[in-house]
Amino acid sequence: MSDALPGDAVDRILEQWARERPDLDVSPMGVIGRLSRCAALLSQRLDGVFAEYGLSGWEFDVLATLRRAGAPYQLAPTELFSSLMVTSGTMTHRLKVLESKGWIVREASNQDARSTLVRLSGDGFALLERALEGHVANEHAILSALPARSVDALEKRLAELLAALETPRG
Amino acid sequence: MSDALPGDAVDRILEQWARERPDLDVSPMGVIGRLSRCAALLSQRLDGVFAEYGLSGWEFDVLATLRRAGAPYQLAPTELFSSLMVTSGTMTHRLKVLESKGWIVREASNQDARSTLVRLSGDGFALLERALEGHVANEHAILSALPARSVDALEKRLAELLAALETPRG
DNA sequence: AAATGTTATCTTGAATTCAAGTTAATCATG
DNA sequence: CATGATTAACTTGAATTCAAGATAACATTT
Repeated sequence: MSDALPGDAVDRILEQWARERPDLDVSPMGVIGRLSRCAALLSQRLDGVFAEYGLSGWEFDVLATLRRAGAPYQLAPTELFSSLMVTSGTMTHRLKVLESKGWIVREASNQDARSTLVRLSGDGFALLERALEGHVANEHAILSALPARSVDALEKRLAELLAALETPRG
Repeated sequence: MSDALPGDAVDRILEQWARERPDLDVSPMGVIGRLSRCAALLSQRLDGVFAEYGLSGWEFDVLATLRRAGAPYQLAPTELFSSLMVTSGTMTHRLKVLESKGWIVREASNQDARSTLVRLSGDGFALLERALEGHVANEHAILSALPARSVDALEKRLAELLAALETPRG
């Protein structure tokens, strides 16, 4: 009886629905609401550290995708927007900004004249390496609020859900 | 040896980091990456059903917040943008759109002349009631891909994480 | 090789959001 | 009640994103 009263923002939403629509089983809103809310709050926390390095979240994401691809840290725009789950138009804009900041360079592909490959510049690489350390430390700090066993269990369940969501149909 | 090869998008990211930066413990990226990705995919699935009712995700969110507040389905803009985690400027814009569509009406507050209360119109109420049923059915369908026990476990872990994230500091 | 279809990227215009600043009303304190 | 601080809502301008369409290069088939 020590967890009945306080609750979080999602508990209050569920209570409201129980009062207003007791005929509906809104229990899925509990999981899905908490998941969305966690994602929103997490993204705020991560952005805070990215900003310390003069980066926005999406800037870090693009640079990190190039970095982890391995030398020569080079990918085609299509590979980038596919893994980052954004449209081609969004990627065009992102690359323009990153290029103007000197963190990426572009060069024509030998394989395909339609494609201009994107490569991390020296500055971009160095900046990402620094930001990456801060980012990983931040993620460790955030998760340290939970017992390691809970984090493991959370990841297992999320992997199940992600597999279901990545499967066509459902 | 049946789960080593396939993996999901996040597994591939973790493998890349392990190859490129074996010195870093990037395990938090597993949980946090999957969480973000689940949230993005979930939001796409939910939007698909909202669209069947001519609604966008944020439109449903605002109408639902008013609906579950209970009769007379009326809240101040400040209450709305606080629970929906958006800025006041965003809410001004949202309310203008919803008003132009006839789903909300506005009236001056008796209590506070600065505040113009927002109330669901008859149309807005009826639309939300219909969309709500489709939305809840959709959420049930999505989660039915997982054993009930997994969903329960997932929610428990997410509640822990959410509590940590809602706590000031960390 | 010519025709057809596909792919990679970019362009355009609109939608959504936020940060910062504005205005007006309310509250608190002397 | 006067002053200053706070609050509620809105305005403005910029950033980010997407959908839809355009363009050019590639692939396949005849």
